[in-house]
Amino acid sequence: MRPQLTETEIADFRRRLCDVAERLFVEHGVEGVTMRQIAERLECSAMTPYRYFRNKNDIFVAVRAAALDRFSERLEAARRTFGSPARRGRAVGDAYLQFAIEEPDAYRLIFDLSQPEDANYPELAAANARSRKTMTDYMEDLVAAGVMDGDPKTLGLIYWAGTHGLVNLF
Amino acid sequence: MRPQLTETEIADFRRRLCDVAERLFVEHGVEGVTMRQIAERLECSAMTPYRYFRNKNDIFVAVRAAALDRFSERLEAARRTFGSPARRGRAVGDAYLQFAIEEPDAYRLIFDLSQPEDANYPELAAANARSRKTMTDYMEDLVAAGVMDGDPKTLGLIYWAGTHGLVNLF
DNA sequence: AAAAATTCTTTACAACGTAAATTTTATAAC
DNA sequence: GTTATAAAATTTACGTTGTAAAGAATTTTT
Repeated sequence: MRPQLTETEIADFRRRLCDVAERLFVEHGVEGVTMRQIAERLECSAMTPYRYFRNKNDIFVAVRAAALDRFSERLEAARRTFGSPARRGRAVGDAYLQFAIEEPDAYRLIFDLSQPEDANYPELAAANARSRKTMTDYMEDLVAAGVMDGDPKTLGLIYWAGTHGLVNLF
Repeated sequence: MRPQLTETEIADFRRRLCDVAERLFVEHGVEGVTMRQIAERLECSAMTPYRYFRNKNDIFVAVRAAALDRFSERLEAARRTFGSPARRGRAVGDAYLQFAIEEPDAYRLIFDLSQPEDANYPELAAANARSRKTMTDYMEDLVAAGVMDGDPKTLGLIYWAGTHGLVNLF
């Protein structure tokens, strides 16, 4: 009988699909993209994606989680920078803003308010926790180094909330 | 011949429709609400709303603008409070948070990222400008009163961005 | 070569937003 | 009171959507 798809085959197709879908989502909004469009760009039938994702929303969640991971990677890379805690903290902040400016669409995809369904998607929740962690971790360095004073969690929260608010509102 | 709808008739129906629509949007998300549902609650046919709004998106925009105006009213009311500039500023801040906490759905409706189409809707742009104004105006009081120092616009911006970021992220 | 399981495609369907056609309704003219 | 009228409201109809179900194609094992 025909062999089942291997893990890597599935992973490859999913990745390809997510790439295509993200471009389309960014270009036309999630609503403005149809399964048939995605399928066309993948040169498969409209139903093939359903072999790899349960439905359209699951595709959106996967795209969002992937973008969130990219974001996290940038932050983590900045945190691996050399220099004083203050300098590294600055690097992380810069990375945040840089991402928001360079990939505003991905940023929107990530922080879009109207999708508070993370709870139902462990994948998304994990990606979220990851970015949240880096976003506040570096404050601990600053506090440990005596550059700042106070509860690192609270400080990180306030700082990042401010950054997020700025990016959102303007 | 049958008389044309008066201004007030139109305004009344629109208001009624927006009330119904907001409840539904909040409950099921904009996508999860159909024109037929709205019509059913209004006890009219599915096409009647089209006499009062161009399309579904225009309804959403109207609902959003109305929510934004309610938000503005709360801020403006807080600003009319008695007391020192500092106390009044605090009142405006409290009003902001109170609104976000009491009506999280309306808040989401207002600040939803994925709808940056204000430019095409003067009504929305105006409502936005109104809330933006109150959100920063009170900083001018504080600076004028010598409580704070710096450019009021910038200070207000930073303060509100922080608040918005907090509400969004947590 | 035949069987069988799995993938992929085709077909089909209910639900959506809304355009077009139709019916109802409230006035003005007779 | 009837009729003519035009606006409002409804009914019908259409193209698209997400996706279920049925069918065809494909690649292995026997």
